Amino acid sequence: MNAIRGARERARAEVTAAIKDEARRQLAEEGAARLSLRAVARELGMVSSALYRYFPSRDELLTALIIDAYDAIGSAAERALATVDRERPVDRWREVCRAARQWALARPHEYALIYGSPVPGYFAPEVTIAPASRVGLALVVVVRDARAAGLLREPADTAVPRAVAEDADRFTARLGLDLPAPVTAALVAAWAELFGLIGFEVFGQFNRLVEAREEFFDHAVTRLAEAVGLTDGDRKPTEPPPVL
Amino acid sequence: MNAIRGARERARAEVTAAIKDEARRQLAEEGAARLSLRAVARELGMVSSALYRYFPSRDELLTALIIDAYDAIGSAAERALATVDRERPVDRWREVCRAARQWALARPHEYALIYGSPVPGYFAPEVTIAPASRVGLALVVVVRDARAAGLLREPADTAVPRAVAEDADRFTARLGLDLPAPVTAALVAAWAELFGLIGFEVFGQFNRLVEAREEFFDHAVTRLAEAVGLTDGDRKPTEPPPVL
DNA sequence: CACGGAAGAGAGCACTGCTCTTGCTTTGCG
DNA sequence: CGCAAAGCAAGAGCAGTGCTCTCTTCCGTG
Repeated sequence: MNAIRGARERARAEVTAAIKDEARRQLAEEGAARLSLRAVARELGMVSSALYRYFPSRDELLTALIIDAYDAIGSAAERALATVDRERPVDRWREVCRAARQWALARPHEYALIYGSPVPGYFAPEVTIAPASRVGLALVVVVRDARAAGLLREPADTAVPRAVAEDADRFTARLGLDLPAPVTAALVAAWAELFGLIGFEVFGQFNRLVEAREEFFDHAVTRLAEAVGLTDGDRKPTEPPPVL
Repeated sequence: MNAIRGARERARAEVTAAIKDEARRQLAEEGAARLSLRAVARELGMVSSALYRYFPSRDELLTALIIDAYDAIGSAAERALATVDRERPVDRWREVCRAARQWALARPHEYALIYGSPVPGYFAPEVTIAPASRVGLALVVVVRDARAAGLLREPADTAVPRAVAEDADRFTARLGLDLPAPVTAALVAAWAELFGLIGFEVFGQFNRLVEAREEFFDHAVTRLAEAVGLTDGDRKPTEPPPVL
């Protein structure tokens, strides 16, 4: 009976996926603002009202695409995490950053959907916050593993304001980690800053300014890694990375 | 005759301004996606077609708002620049960053318009690039003045990749400046990273993560200033800023 | 003062998201 | 095996959108 009922649900899942695929296609061509339910339905050979069996509104469709996008960039970051030995934190950090950047450059509209302005009437329903943090968590893992391997420079000098330290400790506690507050603060900042770099490149703010995009990005995120306190031990400093 | 012809043009300018004001109002309430020409016209007591005497299309209206927004945040940054003595580069840097953040937090939708996803069918007409760089230029000024005052730590150690150095030198040359390439690279990166911090806060990515927003921001941008090489000389390090 | 050009009004086109009602098909239980 | 129920698509229709075109008004200008 599960298989039979499954038949219907599978059909439903297929149509749902087809709708999302087509929507994603139109998204890539026109951008979120120009995405039209009717056009999606038309392309799929159905009538617009039929679409509402699958998505209660256009905004819900967008939300679904948003979650998918967060998951996609998140898993790209996680895959990158796995490709580099945990004993080389700076390289690993850089590779995670690169994965995020590559994903963004390949799908600027999807990137805009999740890290640009919230398109419809402001939502960000709870469902999105888990997928939204996956890239950040990948960065956390890099730092956590680095610390375990003794490759995290402890910033004895720089203190952080108390309120910031409290936030930092609350954050690490929630994750069951134990990181110095200055490191956590730098990590969160670096996370946001990473998306500043990516966003400026994707949205064209670097036009006629930065030509050597990839080199610039690699260099900048390497410095971010250093700011967090990562080090590759006594290996030759950092700069020349394995160009992928 | 100029004054007489001015009569008509002044009327025109007034209506144009009224349209932009009303559009900005609706923008603040509903967001760019929901901004409607007809609604603007309705509110102003005219018919929608009349609006086209002033703006050839909805997108052109948005472009006008974009330019205004760039100018507004730019001049906020420049004003901040003037409030701090040029002999205290770190404070000055922080104040410029704060001004940008304050502006953004007060007008999230306008901020989204310029630093979020490009709403309509991708433009960024040449006209926008000058106003768009004003905040960045304010940061450049901080660094330039710091160097003049001998308050810029020269990063002897960190080298930058050649392509990055070339971009950096081209940039400084165009501005008639003379900065070490690593500084310039760090400066451009910090500029992008600043808007990563602001964007994440405005767009809610820091929700349930960073509570002490202001302290966190101040701390992060102070570290950015250090990364660029700014120092306040032998004054007490940096942290406690004049809370504004 | 007469008039030309700018400004507004209105109708209308093609489109949008969304709702509601009407039938058809599939499904799972008695 | 048959039938009620549930799932689904279709179509018409509503209110709204951006934008165009035509017609009229009217005011600043020479």
